[in-house]
Amino acid sequence: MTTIVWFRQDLRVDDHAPLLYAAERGAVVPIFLWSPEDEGAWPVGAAARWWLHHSLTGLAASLQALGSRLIIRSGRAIDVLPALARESGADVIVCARRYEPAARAVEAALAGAMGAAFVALDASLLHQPEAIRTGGNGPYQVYTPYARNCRMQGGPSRPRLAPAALASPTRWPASSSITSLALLPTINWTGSMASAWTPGEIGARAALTAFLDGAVGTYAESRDIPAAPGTSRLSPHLHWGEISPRRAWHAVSDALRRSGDPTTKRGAEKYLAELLWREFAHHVLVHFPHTPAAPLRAEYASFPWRSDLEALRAWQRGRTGYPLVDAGMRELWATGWMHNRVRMVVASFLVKHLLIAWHDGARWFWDTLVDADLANNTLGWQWAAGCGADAAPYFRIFNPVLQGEKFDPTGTYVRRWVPELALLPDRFVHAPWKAPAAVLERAGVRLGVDYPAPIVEHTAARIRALAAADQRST
DNA sequence: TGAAATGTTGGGGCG
DNA sequence: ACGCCCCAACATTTC
Repeated sequence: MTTIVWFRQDLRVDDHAPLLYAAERGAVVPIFLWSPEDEGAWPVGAAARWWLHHSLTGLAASLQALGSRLIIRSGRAIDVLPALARESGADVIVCARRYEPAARAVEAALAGAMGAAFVALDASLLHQPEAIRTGGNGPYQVYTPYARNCRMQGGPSRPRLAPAALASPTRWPASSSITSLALLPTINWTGSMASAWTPGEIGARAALTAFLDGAVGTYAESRDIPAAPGTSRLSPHLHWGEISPRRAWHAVSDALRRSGDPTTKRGAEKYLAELLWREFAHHVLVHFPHTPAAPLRAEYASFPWRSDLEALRAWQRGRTGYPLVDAGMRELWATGWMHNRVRMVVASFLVKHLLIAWHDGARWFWDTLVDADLANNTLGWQWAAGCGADAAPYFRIFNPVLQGEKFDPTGTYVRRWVPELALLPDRFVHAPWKAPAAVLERAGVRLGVDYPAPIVEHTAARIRALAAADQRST
């Protein structure tokens, strides 16, 4: 019996339920389908396409090592998969479930339209969105009780190894090349991304190992310091399913159990809580599928967002005049990733200081993040804007100067990404406009020439944001 | 996983 | 010795 394994956002062979399912049945035809038409309003963004290209290359190599190969096709699933099943003599198509509205619609359509049986397995989350319910049998909208409920279910089952080998079908269907999908940008702006990342399953395991050997020990504190290598940097690997959340969960909770050091225990515990934020985001997306386009809290539907293309552009390019914000936006542009603490600050700045709609921020992140994930991106932006699940209240407005002084006290992060400010002394590096003329001159900074003056004044912007929130509630 | 404004307390300077 | 004021430090309230 021949089974098609349709790889989607689960680009690994380790702990991969569909692959194990297929290997048990007999011959396996692994396929990746490039189908931007199936993604609705959210086709894979530019930075993520770069990642995908390399991840597919890695997956093809992993499958080859198991005696198999990766078939590449493009087109809508509903058009390609049934034909491919006929072509390869497969009687079952199996995949890992996805949770985005467009992806779920594709699954629903396939379930009714296939000549072959269509099976979607749970392989990308620790807890199925439908399995976690409030006392009233509804979905959660607040993280803490959601996470408590997850923890009460007990830990996820142990991850499973990849099959030792995969049997080939009697005839292999034709395949395109990965290159023919044209995922890489035509202009080579991805050099700095290549030096920051190793996409693919091997890179994912290396990142996990490095985290366990290093940052997890101080994660509870260093995760907030953007200049430090204090985070796991697993987000793109998790998004693309190059590592299963079960694998990460068990590796970290084993480290927690083995360690006698309370700091390490706290760090590991904190990381598990972060994995549950990812679960929570998917839970919310499944139960409130309108949220990528509209606020969860209906009263925000009429929020008086400003349209200001010039300000949006300054934010995107890292030229707001607020060093921490600009450093974050430049890190994003250069590496396809931004430290989470800084994501909160830049998001708050866009929606509160500039009063630009969170959708514009979500869209920019979608195109520039290698870990762009509809569930996480939507939750994060609605959190920042105050209109989502467990959201920051309207009055919680980050002061980018204070955040810089608190979490980047020596300005290391700012100097790394905003080199024109590198020579400023620590006490002015987060607020160059406060520096005396002589200090600016010595540092080689002409405000408005080498580095922009602030595009909004903090106190005035804060008052304006509070007033706008008032207008919403009346 | 906020920041600013306002309130309270207590030590020290000083008449 | 005592009361008054100032203000830093901390706590609470407000947005």
